[in-house]
Amino acid sequence: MPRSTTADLTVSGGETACMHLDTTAKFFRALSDPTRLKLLEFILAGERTSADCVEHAGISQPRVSIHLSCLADCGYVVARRDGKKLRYSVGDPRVADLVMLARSLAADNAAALECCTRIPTGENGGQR
Amino acid sequence: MPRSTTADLTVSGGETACMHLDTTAKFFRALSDPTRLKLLEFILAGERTSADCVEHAGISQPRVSIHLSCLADCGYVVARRDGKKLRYSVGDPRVADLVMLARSLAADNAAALECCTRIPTGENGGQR
DNA sequence: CCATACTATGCGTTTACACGAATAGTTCAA
DNA sequence: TTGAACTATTCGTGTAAACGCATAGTATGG
Repeated sequence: MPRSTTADLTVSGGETACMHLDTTAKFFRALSDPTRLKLLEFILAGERTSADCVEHAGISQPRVSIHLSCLADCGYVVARRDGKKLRYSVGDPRVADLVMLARSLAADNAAALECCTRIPTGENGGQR
Repeated sequence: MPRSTTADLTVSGGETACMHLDTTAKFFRALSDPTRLKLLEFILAGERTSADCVEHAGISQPRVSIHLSCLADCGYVVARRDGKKLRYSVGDPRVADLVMLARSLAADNAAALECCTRIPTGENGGQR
């Protein structure tokens, strides 16, 4: 089943397509949490230590650790050891592109997005 | 309001930043579900009716209706009435850019992504 | 090699949201 | 206007995951 157009957006490979779907969805999921997005944008602006991130995010260190690990696993950031500390930065320039693209799109649909209570609330996943 | 270049990634506007964060996170959240992503990619390949989407997604019509409404609210797709049917298509070309960018990034980190069981599972949010 | 940052992992709790099933509302043809 | 097709809403259920707190693990410096 060939479904193409729009510049090879279709994987055209049954199995591969499904894998790709889950992977990409997971990739997006990492940015669907305000806390992680906040951290990523923070790091995008310059290399940061974990302590910087904890202070910036305003949540507990263990939680930040998990978020950063997640961002690193997903390839959004890379960790570098500097003495006792870990310093995080964004390696791939496409990450900045992605975030900016999403920002501009989200901004243009801010009104509708706010009203979309249908499924994703966007609020803190759990708690408080 | 043109928000561009990596340099301007810092909003530096307290309140505005927070709003932007939640909005953008919500925007990403819409694509963090495999079903919605599948539908979006399906529609990206060409205009589709709701019935097409129901068949393609393999879930109930009510569920698809909600997903499509969500995608529409978030500005990913637009609905057009054609007789009794609604036809969905992607209006903004940036959507295709976003999806492709995410795909290439996700593909390059597929291995690590698969292993990232830390936070987002990416699996069906609930139920099976 | 030990003490001390710094970082990561459990555990329990709480909330978001994806699902199916049932049902209610719309829109068009006759 | 009535009926048929299409689309949207409501309800209940169950799992994912975000949080704080407590604690375990590591890497570095003395």
